[in-house]
Amino acid sequence: MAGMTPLTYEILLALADESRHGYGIIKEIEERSGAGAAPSTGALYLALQRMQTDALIEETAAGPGADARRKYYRLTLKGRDHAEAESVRLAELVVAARRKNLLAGGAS
Amino acid sequence: MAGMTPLTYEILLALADESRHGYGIIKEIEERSGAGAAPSTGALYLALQRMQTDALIEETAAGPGADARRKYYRLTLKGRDHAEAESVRLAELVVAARRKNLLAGGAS
DNA sequence: TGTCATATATATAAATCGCTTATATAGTTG
DNA sequence: CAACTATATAAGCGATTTATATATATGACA
Repeated sequence: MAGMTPLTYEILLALADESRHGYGIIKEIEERSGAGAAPSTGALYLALQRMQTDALIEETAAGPGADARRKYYRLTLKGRDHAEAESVRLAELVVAARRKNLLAGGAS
Repeated sequence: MAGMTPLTYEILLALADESRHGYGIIKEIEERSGAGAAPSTGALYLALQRMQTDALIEETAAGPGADARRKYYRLTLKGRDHAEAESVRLAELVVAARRKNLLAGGAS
């Protein structure tokens, strides 16, 4: 079926506007989509490792005075490309859903 | 992380406008998203079984003169509810993606 | 008319991959 | 000192991939 996993996309989306550390990514997803939508820590840290191996994200230096435990990540160019492509794919899905009357906002 | 699998959503979407049989669902996804996006038969038929068990879809009588091999499915009310809810969730993701400049169409 | 390749159609098994759940560890804040 | 912040790993499970099996229908071509 191709395509990244939903968790991978959520992480790319969380990192699209600014660098964040793992726990901060969880919090961003919670704020955006509700507490129930947030991934478990187990899933998140495994996904971060996998995505780093796949060169979608990279570690970045922490700002001065930052919590020493934190590891900050940002998108690579490849990661941004993948995020954009997946966003387009999802936008097309939403268009199809609207066309099939699965969304309130009318038929167009 | 909650939520249905991407394949489950594709199937719900394919059945949203009309009843289809398994192979027809694959063809609908191919037309809508390109040949590369279509699921393997293995994934599809297993997903159909699972979704029937979960009462998201149900078998429906084939029309007269239809290929006897075909098994037609349609959405249940529950299936439609799930499809609508997931469509809303995806539409919100797309809004967030646009806000974070992952989609060409401008910042709004 | 026959027959051959391709498309249609459903199904199952083994292996792999990613998420859930559980657990561990430890520093920080109120 | 409890709750929150923060990262990490292991066992188990569920879903997809890949491969395989089976069989009918269709279209081309000789």
